[in-house]
Amino acid sequence: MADAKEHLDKLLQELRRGTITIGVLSQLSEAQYGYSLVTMLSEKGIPVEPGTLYPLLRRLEKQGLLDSQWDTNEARPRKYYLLSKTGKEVFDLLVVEWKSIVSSLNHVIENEGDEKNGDH
Amino acid sequence: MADAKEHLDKLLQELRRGTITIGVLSQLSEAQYGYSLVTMLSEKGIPVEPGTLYPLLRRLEKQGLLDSQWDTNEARPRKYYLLSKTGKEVFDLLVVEWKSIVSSLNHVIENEGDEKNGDH
DNA sequence: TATTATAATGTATGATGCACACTATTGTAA
DNA sequence: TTACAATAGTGTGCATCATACATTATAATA
Repeated sequence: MADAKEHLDKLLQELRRGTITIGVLSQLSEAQYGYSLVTMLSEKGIPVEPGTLYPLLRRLEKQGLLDSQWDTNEARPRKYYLLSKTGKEVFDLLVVEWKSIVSSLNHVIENEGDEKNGDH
Repeated sequence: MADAKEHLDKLLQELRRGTITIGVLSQLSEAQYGYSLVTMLSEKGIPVEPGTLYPLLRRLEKQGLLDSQWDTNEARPRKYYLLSKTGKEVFDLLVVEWKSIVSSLNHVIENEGDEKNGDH
C-alpha cells in the first residue's frame, strides 16, 4: 500500500509534465517575472518549483517563445518575460492540441470497461 | 517559423507524456494484450508506439498495477494484461487528479491575460 | 517452395524535461 | 546584526518517450 502511493506520485508528476509550460505561457500575455509566476500559478492551482520554473523560462526564451528584459529600477532587479510573436502562435496551437488530448482522454476514461455496444 | 513547429512537437510530446498511462489503464478493466492496445488506443485518438507501450506495460506490472498472463492456446502467443486491485485504486486516483489538472489548466487558459479583477 | 506481409513481442539507445537540493544576492523587518 | 522574504540561478539524476532495430510465427501469394 505504501509504495502504491509513491508510484502514484511519479505518475502524477508525469501527468503534470508539459502542462506547466502551458500554464506559464498562458500568463505571459503580460510581462511577468519568475517569482511572480511561481506565486501566481500556485494560487491558481498549478504549483511550480522555482528550480523548475527558472530553467523553463530560459528554455522557452532560447526557443524564441519568450522575450525577456531586466528591470533594474525597482527595489530588487527582476527579469521580466513576455510572449514573443512566435510564442503566441505556439501557445495557441498548444491549446488546440491540449484540448484534443483532453477530449480523447476523457472519452476513454468514461467508456472505461464498458465494451458492450452492439458489436457482438 | 520552421523551427517553431519543431518546438511545438516537442512540447506536445511532453504534454502527452503520462497521459498514455491513463489511457492504457483505462482499457485494462478487461484483459488486453499489447498489440490490441496499440490499435485500440490509436482508434480512440491516443496513438502509442509499440516501442513505447511494451516497456510501459512491463513497468506498470512491475509496480504492481497490472497482472499479466500468457495465452499460448491461440494462434500466436499473447500476453494479456489486466488491472490489479492496486491498479484499479491507482487509476481512480489518477483520474481524479487528472480532472483537477485539466480544470486548473482550463481556468488559466481562459483567463489568459485578463488580470483586471479588483486587486489594485 | 520461396517470398512477402502482418501479428505480436521484445530491446537498446538517445534526447529531454522535471524535481530536488543546492548557492547567491539583496532588501526589510526584528 | 540577525533573520527572513524576494529573486534568480545551477547541477545532478531519474524516468519517459520516440526511433530504430530484432525476433518469431502465421497467413497470403506467387
